[in-house]
Amino acid sequence: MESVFEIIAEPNRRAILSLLVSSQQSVGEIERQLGMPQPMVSKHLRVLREAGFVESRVDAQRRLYRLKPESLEEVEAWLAPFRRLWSAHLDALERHLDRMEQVTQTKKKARRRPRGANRERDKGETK
Amino acid sequence: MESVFEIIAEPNRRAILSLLVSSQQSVGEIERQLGMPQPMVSKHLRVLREAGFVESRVDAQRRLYRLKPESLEEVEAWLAPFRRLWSAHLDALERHLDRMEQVTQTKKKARRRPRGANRERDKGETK
DNA sequence: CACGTATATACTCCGTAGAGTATATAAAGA
DNA sequence: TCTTTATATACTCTACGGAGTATATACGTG
Repeated sequence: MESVFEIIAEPNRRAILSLLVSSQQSVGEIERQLGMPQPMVSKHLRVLREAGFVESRVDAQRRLYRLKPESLEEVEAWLAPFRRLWSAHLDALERHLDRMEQVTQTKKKARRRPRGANRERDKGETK
Repeated sequence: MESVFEIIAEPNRRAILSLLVSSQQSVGEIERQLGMPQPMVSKHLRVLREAGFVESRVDAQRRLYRLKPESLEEVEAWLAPFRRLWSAHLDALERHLDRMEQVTQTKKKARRRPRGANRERDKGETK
């Protein structure tokens, strides 16, 4: 249960994480929303906690769990090299669609979006 | 071995995928670069192929494997909701650093980077 | 203090994924 | 055609993770 990737490989854990995106939740709330037996929830939460994905706050009898989003940056980082590949793919598609558009309605005031702007690719080495 | 996440949970498979980012590779090349027994490589490649992460081309006795980057878009998509969370986190950090910078060397010609530009956040609903 | 609620932990069972090894297939080359 | 190279597949072994169940702990409340 070392790596970040193994942690998020488990569907229930992903579900829990997704639940916590909106707001912090108690164990019971997670239990109900996911229809999962309580010990399961606690177990997965333990894994998530020890891996640094969540942290818990004590509120009387219950524990409120909240997300630690930084934990997912490792996944993001690993993904980066691939992203530029599929964005190239998408760019090709978009260029195609743009040409289609040009042909169809030849009179166009402005591009829907400035060419190449807003692209992950542009991020580059800022540092 | 259903989900995308289980596929990339395996370290060797991630290694293979990362290898294929630069260019297509034969089984033997992968074997050498990763120092992994050949049957392992073939096995993992099979998993990756059946999951749509790679595809193979026949070249005489060898098979050249190349990446199908679109396969990772599902991960990207799942990650999206979290990204905006940690980008908020990073923005806070950056604002802090910028203030530090202002204080330290009060005479600055230009920001190293236009405030708020180049951020995933800006992508928004283009469609 | 006794009881109900909320959560954590301990323990067993079982499936399955990955390692390892041996073998099959296929193509090239002598 | 026999051999070598390149890759795939079959099979066994084992560990480990997740489900399930039972139990412990902790805190409120009467």
